[in-house]
Parts: sequence; structure tokens; C-alpha cells
Amino acid sequence: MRHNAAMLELAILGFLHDAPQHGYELRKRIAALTGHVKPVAESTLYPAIKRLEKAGLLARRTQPGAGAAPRHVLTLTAEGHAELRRRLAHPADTDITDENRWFTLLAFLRHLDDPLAQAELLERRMAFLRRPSSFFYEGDRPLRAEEVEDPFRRGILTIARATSQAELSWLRRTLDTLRAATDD
Amino acid sequence: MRHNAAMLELAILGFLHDAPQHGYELRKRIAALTGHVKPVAESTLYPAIKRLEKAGLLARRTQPGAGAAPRHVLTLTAEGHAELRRRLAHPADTDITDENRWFTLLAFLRHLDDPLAQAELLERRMAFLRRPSSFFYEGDRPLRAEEVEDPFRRGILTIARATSQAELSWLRRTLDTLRAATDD
DNA sequence: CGGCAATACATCGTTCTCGATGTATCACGT
DNA sequence: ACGTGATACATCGAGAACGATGTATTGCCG
Repeated sequence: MRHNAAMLELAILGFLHDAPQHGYELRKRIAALTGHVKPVAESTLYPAIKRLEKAGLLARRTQPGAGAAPRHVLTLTAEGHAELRRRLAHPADTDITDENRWFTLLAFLRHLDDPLAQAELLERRMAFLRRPSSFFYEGDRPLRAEEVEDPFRRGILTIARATSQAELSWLRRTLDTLRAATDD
Repeated sequence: MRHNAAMLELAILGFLHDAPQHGYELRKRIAALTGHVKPVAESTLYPAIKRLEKAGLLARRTQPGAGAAPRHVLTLTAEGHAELRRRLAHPADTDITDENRWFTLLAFLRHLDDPLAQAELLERRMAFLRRPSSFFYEGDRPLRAEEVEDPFRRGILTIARATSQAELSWLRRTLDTLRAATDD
């Protein structure tokens, strides 16, 4: 499984769980989710849809196109639903650490109906964020923003720290809510 | 030029501008910069080095390995320096919008000695961050965190907003400094 | 009425990615 | 003496990414 492929496929499965829709529609949603950063080429999306169809995860039925060419409306199969849940419940480490993939996971995490499983993922992310790490090292020691003279590199570290803190505080709040929901 | 390839090559050129070094060393630096998120496979890095060597952007000289196998110490050629400056001065839009690529640019922006050219890039990024955009849309209207009920999707928007604000404030501060430096 | 943009999908070929595997050396523990 | 792990690089093959290009329809503007 190629790296972006996994993310793209998760997004396809997730959006189709939201609602059956055709490729062009999917493309726009994916462009918003992961692609206001880096657009998905059509020649990447359509083969991905075919892969998933061939794997029996989704089915297509052709509709006369509203306003244009005929549409292939895509629907998740039962296996598709199962596979989505599997991918949400047991993500690879990269899905936790890579921000793009993590956001993709988050976007569909509600489809994993179990609050405990959801909390488990948030805790994995929290553990990752708490591990001391940097973009720059001196030997093995991670450099903090204050130790870097280059203003641009310092900017990277400053921004990353702000993000990290915002996310940690969100994680704590959300974990509290999830735990409260589990308790009653 | 494949997408990741551009980023990887920029990182190689940039780190070699910092100091001549061998592939294994590069790999660790790149892993820290872009890869505490997603590690670079050796079978991706070494071919990339070869591409750049073949293009005349870097030269290698073999050294008896300290502690292990012989090293190929890599050095930027004159064309390598020129190419690095070219890539820093005229990045594609994706380099501005994709956070990973933007951070890679930032990491080496100091090598673009001209403060005006540096400021120009920061302004492009600022313009991108100020454009209203979201991860989720209702029709054409970007949804704000408050309008999303799903706590996980709301988290995405909350975190993204915090990041965006931290970065904008850093951008403003840094642009002021750059302009002050230009004025005298 | 002509052209252009948007909708909607498809194919092709080049280039890149990456896991698997291999080779070789040194350090360190046991 | 032996295995393990780190250092350091290389090759191969399957598969994925993407730009270019094509096809077809509808709607709108001038």
C-alpha cells in the first residue's frame, strides 16, 4: 500500500460512508479535506476508485448525468463498511504521526462508533505529541526554538509548538468528554 | 517532477548547502525535518541523490567509513548552489500551500540571501493563509468550527485555526524585521 | 451562434516510491 | 566465538502519482 494511496482510499471510503456520491463530487470533498494543501489529480482519484471497486469495497450504478456526462454513483458495500472500520480502528503509526493522515482519520473517526476505540486513537496521538521531538537536532538533542538563530527555522519551531499546544488542549478536552460519555 | 521528489531534492540541496555530508547523515536530518512525520526510505533517498548527481548538482568523493562501510561525502557544485537558489526563489504554488513543503522551503530560506525575495515568499504564504478556506464545505461555503457538530471534525478546524493564527502572527513579526533590515 | 467553462470520466506513459533483500564493516555484549 | 545492531550503501520489481490528452454534454455569455 503506497503512502498517499492509503490516505486517499480512507477518504474515499469515509466520504462514501457519509453519503453515496459520484467521483467528481468526491474529488471536491477530498480537495477541501486534504487538498486545499495539495489537490488530488483526477488521474489519481479514478484509478483509486477502481481499485476499491475491484476489491469489492464499493459498488457503482450509472445515472444519467445531471447537467453533464453520465455519473457513476458510488456506494459502500458491506465489506466497504467493515474495511473502513478496520482502517479507522487499527491505523499504522504513520497515520498517527503524519498530520495529513491524522486529519483524515479524524475526519471520519465518528464512523467508529465505539467511544473507547476513539479515545484510544486520541491517546496514541497525545503520546506522539508529548514525545520530545524537533525539526532540527544537535547530535541527538532536539533543538528548541530559542536555540536556533535562523529566523525562518525558528519560525517552523514556533508554529509547530503553537499547533502542538492547541492540539494537546483539544485532545484533553475531547478525551474528557469521551470518558464522561463512557461512564454513564 | 513528482511531488515528493521536489521536496526531497530541495531538502538534499539545502542540507548540503549547510554542510557537505554523506547520504546516511542526510537521511537522519531529513527524517527530523520532514520525517518525524513520515520517514524517508533509503531506497527513495539514494536514487534521489543519484538523480541530482547525474544532473551535475552535486559531487561525491569516497571516504573510508568512520565506524562502518565507506562513505560518499556529497558536496554541492556551483550549479547545485544556483539550482537551490532558483528553487527557493521561484517555488510553485504547492510549495506555498502544502505545509510540509512550505516548512522545507522555510528551513532553507536563509540561503536565499536577498531579504526582499524572502519577504516576497512570506507574503505569498500570508495571502494563502488569509484566503477563507476550510476542510469542510456546505455547497461553496466553508464551514467554521462552530458550525460543525462532529467533535472530531470540529477539532480539525480548531487546531487548524490555532496554527493559522500562530503562523500569521509570526509572519507579521518576521516581515517587519525583514523590512527594517531592508530600510537601512 | 460561437466559444468557453464546468461537469464527468477515462487512458497512457513517464517517473517516482518503497519494501524486500543483499553486502560489508565495526562495536558491544555474553 | 557468536549474534545483534548500527553504520552505509545498493538493486530490483510492483505498484502508485500525475500531467497530458481525449470524449461528451450542458449552460451561459456576448
